[in-house]
Amino acid sequence: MTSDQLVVTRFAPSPTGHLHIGGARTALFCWAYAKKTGGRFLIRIEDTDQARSSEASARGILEDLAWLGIEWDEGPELPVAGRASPIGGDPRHVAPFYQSQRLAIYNEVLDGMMGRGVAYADFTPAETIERARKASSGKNETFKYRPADSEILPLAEQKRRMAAGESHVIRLRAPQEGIRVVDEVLGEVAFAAGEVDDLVLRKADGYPTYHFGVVVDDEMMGVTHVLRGQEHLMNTPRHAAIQRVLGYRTPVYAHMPLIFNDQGAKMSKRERDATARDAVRKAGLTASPITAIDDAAFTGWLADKKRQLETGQLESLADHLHLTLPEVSVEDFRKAGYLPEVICNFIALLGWNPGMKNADGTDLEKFDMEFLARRFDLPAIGKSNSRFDRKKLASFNGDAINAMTDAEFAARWLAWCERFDPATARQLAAMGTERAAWLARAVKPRCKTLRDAMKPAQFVFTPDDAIAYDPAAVKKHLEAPVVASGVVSPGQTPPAPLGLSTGRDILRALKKVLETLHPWTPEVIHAGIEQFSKDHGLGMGQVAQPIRVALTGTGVSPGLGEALAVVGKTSTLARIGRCLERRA
RNA sequence: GGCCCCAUCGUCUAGUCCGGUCUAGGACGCUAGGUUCUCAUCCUAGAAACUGGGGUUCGAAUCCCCAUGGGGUCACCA
Repeated sequence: MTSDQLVVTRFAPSPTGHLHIGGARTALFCWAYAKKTGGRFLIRIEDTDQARSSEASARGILEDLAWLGIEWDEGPELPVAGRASPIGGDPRHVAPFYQSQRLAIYNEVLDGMMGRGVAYADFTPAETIERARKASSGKNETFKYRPADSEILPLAEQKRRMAAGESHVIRLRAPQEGIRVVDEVLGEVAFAAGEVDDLVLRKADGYPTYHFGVVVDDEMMGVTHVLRGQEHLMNTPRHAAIQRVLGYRTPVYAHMPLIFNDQGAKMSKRERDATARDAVRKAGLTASPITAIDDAAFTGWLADKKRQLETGQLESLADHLHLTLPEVSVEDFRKAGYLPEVICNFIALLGWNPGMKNADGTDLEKFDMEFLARRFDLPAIGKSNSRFDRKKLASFNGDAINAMTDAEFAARWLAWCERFDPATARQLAAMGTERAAWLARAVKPRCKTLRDAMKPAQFVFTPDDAIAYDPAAVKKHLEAPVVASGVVSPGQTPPAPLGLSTGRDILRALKKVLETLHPWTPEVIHAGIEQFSKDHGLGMGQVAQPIRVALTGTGVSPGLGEALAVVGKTSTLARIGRCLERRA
């Protein structure tokens, strides 16, 4: 491998589900390395499992990558709204990018291998091998399929039986030599001779196995650097063996540490099912609470840890139980209201660290894609597995939200709602930019994700006559006697200020002041309320809390100026009026 | 079990390659204060780690060996 050669990295997902967060990190690192070296990043779809692959899944994975901002230079084309050209394409003429469309290529290579005796057709029934495998695992031995030379049919016989349509696989005649692989993150890894057995290259259905497809395609597509998860480490000698037999280059390998959940277990959909199952048990449910799942399926799922609900069913169930499922796929995180740039930042940190300090001496850990593209490097990748700390992700996301301008936040919140919460999106859109900005200012420091931006904003969208009053808040802030602010000598009963003996009295007096305020902006409102408190010898809190109860039904809300401004003058006065009338 | 990889606060990590500047720094979380009209944000402070044992060396978180622990992998899945 010469250093002036064009670097080509690839991400090669199998389209059997959603893009996993770990896969996203692999893709991100591949992308970053290509950018860093001025090379190319390509995507190949490994759809050789006919039963599990789907075009919908492939499409979803591409969309998730695009959403994250991980764009590929070569690969399947994905049109992007508002952009002239799609992502992807085939500038170096290495297509097709779907392995299912490359069968002729594999077969040609295979034919050559058989002719040279480094691959052979094997007609042994799968069950026979399976039995042998079971037997040796029973004896705690590692099963290696390695027939003696004499057991391998002559080529002509192989061809004859293949032509006759007999079911068979094609296997590698594995070279029996030790294999040494230089890994850019782990260093030199050696495997003893005999580690690689006669693995299958082409399955009985005529599709290549993963090992074979990867090796052939990486060669043909000019891939120079293979960055993948450490779960592939033991595949490396297999791939190297195939490459050796084929006379291919061996790309540079870099195996990155794995990502686990906070329990140290694999992040998987199974984890989501388990979370839902626990909640169902706690709630004491024995029958399906939602129509999307019939009772038989529900009880079966509940009883069997290994069973999984369909994604849609699981989510409906979680909604019904007001349960937040642990996110595992990019789509989950998107739905939960995490920002793509924050996700990229965070997952990059899981296994990679720029090793730089900020001006104040803290570690530099917040960075953008442009920084990654400039600073990413293989030797800085860690060797040990890490756990995915959702709390820290949430913190990063909250920081990013807080750092946005009000207008930017309003726009991104709206965009999120349009996709995941259309009802709120309509209300937000109807609000107008000025009020939306006030709302953004009110909500920004109170949410970690776009999804939970709704909580502190809920009162805004509640109709004036539907505010539900929290009895405790009413008692505390409207009915309890008011004590004058300021220093009061011990044992002395302070006089009620200007005849305002309860929060309700304060609210009534304040309403008259609010009626006169103009324009109805956060600043004017805030100043008006502050002046009112001063005039009556009250603390801000004594005035603020009664308004809060009138406005939201509770003692908790964003800052008063923003809250009243967003709700609007008419609605604010209506809410205060309704609150005063109630059991006055 | 065989093979392979890994090992610094609860978690993510800096420091390890080129031993001394490390009474081991930061971030998230946690605890305690403070600012503020509630909540949140924000600010300040604190508790919290070099897995163990042997070497090598004047000196080891850093180098070597062993043990222990964790992980991966052993398919006609990828």
